[in-house]
Amino acid sequence: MSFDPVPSTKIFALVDCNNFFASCERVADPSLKDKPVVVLSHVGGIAIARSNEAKALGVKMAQPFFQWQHVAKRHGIKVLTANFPLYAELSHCVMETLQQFSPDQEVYSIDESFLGLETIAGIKDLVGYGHKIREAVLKDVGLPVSVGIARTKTLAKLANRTAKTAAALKGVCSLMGPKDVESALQITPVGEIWGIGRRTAEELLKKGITTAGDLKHMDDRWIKKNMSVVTLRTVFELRGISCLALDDVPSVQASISVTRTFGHEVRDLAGIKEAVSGYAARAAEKMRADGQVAGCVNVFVTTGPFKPNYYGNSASSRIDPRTSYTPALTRLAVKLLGQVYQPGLAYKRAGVTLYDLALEKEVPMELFEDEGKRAKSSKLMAVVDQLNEKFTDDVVFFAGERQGKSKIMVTHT
DNA sequence: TCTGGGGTCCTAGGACCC
DNA sequence: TCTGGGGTCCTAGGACCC
Repeated sequence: MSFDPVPSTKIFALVDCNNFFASCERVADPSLKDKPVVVLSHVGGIAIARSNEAKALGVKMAQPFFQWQHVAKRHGIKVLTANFPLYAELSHCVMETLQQFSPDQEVYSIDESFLGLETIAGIKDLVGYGHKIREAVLKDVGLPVSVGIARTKTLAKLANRTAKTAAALKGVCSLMGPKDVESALQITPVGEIWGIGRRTAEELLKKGITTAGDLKHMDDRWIKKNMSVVTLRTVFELRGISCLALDDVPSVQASISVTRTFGHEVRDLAGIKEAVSGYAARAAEKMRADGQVAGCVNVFVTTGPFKPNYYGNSASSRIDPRTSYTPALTRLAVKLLGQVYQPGLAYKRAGVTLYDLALEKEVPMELFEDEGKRAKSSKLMAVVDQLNEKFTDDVVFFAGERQGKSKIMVTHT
């Protein structure tokens, strides 16, 4: 690892929307206010967001609907299925508001953003600044957020968690002073630290390390030898030494995936082919929206992971030159499917990942590539994407992508 | 009967080259 | 021919994140 082993002079604020998807639903439908709300991944799927009222009723994150539907019925929980376009739109609004509070912003996920505050002159009261951020987002977008402020990203995460759990703080927590940091670390279970997952937490607990405070005081060499450099980096962050910089110029995404769990088991190759070519088409569409082209395609299939005789396999292939042309990508995806499909199994899940991405405008023309052909492909794809956006019902798809249900079919040779 | 859907980063091992 | 150390690239798989 290479970084300055000196105390950080940076100031990170982590702004995180509370119960984001559930709160978005309340913005869309104000009658949901003060009622228990749960958002499901899909009809009959698992809980992916819960309002505080729903949490209090015992609905757990990622819990399948069938396990708590009796609770929902008895207490009148409003159960909705995810509306991702709505969440993306509101996320964009939140990020725009946050921009006004710092020129240094890293959009970390759909509902979270880090802000760099050390370059802003004249903030005397960081907690007061945090409250201004909260009020602005609530006023502009109607979403409640929590703000955590500290010297490293990992500590800002911890501060944010504290802001959410300690009601007296009213949604803003600053962990700038060493004493505040130390007492927060001592009451934080090791598995709650950002970057320490289930596996690492289990290992640490076996060794008697139960709190963030315990972990902070472990010997560096011991951590590197027994855990990993990733854990060591987290420990430095807990000590106030910043190892994770603000990433305010996001690079090109490394990969784009479309994967789905089937509503029911699928056994025949034709059924999976249809699904896989559809996923490849959606992935290609997402990629074109970012102006990117892919150099590699991966296809995977699995049977139900909760059933005996689990089977999962994947195959990848290069595609040269890189492209975002749907027919080429679906054709390759279907070919790869042939390599991993085994007859007679009950498949539950499949997916397509496009990676080795690059910006289309930066990809050099191949020596013998037909420039006219490339321009023609791009133009066709642009028309397809426009039509799909306009009608949103995926009216345009390619032969093979969906069999027998075509409205408008584009074939190619 | 009923269990998201995306992403990133790190490591280990093999192939290949000098 | 034998011997060997390193570097790089690629891939698969694990762990973690939201």
